[in-house]
Amino acid sequence: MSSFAGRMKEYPYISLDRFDRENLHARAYFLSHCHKDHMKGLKGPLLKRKLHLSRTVRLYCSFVTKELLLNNPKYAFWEEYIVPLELESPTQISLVDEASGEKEEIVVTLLSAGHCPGSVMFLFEGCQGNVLYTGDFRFAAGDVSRMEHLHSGSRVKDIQSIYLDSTFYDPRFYQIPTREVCLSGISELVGTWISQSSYHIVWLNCKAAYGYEYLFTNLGDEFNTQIHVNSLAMFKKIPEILSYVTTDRKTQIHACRHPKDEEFFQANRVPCGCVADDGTPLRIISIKPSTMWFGERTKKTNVIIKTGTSSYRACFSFHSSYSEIKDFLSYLRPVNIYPSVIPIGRSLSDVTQMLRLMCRNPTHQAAFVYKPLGVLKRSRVQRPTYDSESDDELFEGLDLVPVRKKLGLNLEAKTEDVPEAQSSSESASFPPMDSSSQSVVQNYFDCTESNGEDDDDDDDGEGGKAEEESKEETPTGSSEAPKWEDFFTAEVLTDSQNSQSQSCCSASPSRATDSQTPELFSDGEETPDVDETFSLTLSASLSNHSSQNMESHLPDTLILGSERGDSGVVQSQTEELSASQASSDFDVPCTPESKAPQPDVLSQLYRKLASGEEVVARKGSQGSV
DNA sequence: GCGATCAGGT
DNA sequence: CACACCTGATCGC
Repeated sequence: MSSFAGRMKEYPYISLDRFDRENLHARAYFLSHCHKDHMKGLKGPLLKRKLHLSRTVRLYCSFVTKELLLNNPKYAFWEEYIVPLELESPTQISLVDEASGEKEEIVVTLLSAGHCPGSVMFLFEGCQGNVLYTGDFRFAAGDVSRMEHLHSGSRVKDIQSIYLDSTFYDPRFYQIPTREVCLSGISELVGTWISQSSYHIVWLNCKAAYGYEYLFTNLGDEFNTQIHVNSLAMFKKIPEILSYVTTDRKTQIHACRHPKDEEFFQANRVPCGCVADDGTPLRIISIKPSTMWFGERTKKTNVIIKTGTSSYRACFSFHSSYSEIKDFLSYLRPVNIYPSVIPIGRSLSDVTQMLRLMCRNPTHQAAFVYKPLGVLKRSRVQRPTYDSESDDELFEGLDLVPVRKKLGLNLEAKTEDVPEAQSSSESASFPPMDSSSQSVVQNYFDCTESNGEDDDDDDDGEGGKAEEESKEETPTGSSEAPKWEDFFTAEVLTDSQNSQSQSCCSASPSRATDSQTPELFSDGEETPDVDETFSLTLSASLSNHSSQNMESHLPDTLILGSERGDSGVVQSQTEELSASQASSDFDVPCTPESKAPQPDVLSQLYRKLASGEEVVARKGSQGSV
């Protein structure tokens, strides 16, 4: 459940998904989706009165969210104050202080969030940089790389902060089967049952929330039927859903509800009855969508679990898993990440510390977590003490996965074991050379190297780079991956490239379209040699895997590098790590005159990696490429 | 009577 | 298997 207080540090004049307390003073409101925990205060009398007195305050959301919201009479008073926005259409909004007339401009872009019908993320671009508020979201690995508005040309935009749906940002929730896998499991069960006779009925025991509709549309398509629901009212202006639901109970798939669902569950009947119109008793199974998760090394597990003679649970998640969130963050590499949800059993500081490692400069804001100050070279293996069972998350931020993807290493053979490998086909869609994960690794060690010297210089190399952006390639695949949520919003797309070039702040006109410049190439920064970077990456990642004890009874699986015969033995990894550190921490000092690696040197290295050649630097063999 | 909040449930 | 929301009790206005 969202515990986001409603406001972002960068743009405090707007409120998102919270409408009470200080948010009553906002100059504009944003609603990411129509779930109650994101609508706190939205029907409050104080807010209602403010609206009546104001000439400029509006609520911005998607068209679908507007429809779902206004379907509830309690929110009907919002009608004249809602401004629905198309997806992927940058829109300039003036934030006006009605008392003083003072004004700030901001550009907002709605990005489909895959959480429920109408759900969006908000990308804000303005004087304080680019900020992404994710709302609640479910992205699969690789999805983020296809989002045009998070790119500028072929590069990822420079994101200052992400306000993140961190519901499952915890290694316990490492994998959640993909939407497609879950759907096919449910399809199979439903098909097996309802094909037996027309009196065989399936009841989808869905909770009272938007988000299950894609189940309805997909099952409806597959079995050429409609789904029985209590009411069509909320979908009356959303034809893509409306055509799949019915209030006629004479159908084999039901998602109807009743306050006493559980009694029906026990009595083995659907809320709308237990006999057909002709008096024949119905044969009913219930399927309860619920979140299932698996550890990092858990073998593929069934997405359907039988819980009784005629009841099942089916895997279903509205939110991204830990690995999906990591994929998302390691691609965008924001400067700051703020969690909007604290997973159960965690504290805010747990999550904040874990998220720091996914930031562009993980140690920068976390001096109290790790401050080497000249201690032993292997000190990075020391863990922060915030939690015992998963203290190895110190290395979570150094996952090799995006690098592997970008390099196109063949991991097909490991698909069963490695969740990320399912998306190895995504490799082509990462922008060329916008190696954000490499940058991060680079940054991480840059920072470590300069420990004790100067910690607050990480913002250079970012601000003034817009001009040198190359526009030769656009991100691939933006059109080839339709998502289910596209169903729910009209497809009126404006020319984003043009819209984006609008300047919204005279003080810093280019800021809004800045892209991340990989630190690997940034000017005036210490740049250790490339070979070292990769060896560090591999080592850290290996260490990460070996120390993940989600399934501690399992032997170390050879998730990484098994093709090359590397074993995941803790000892050897530790040695590699310390060897790398020996180099990175002290032996190779950072010199201002060290020069950036040349592109041809890099591509040589990439070729090596792609062909499986040894590039992991062994002890004492860390020469330059 | 209404709204906010909490506990407890699915 | 931890989402999102419902109901009911209690309190304050």
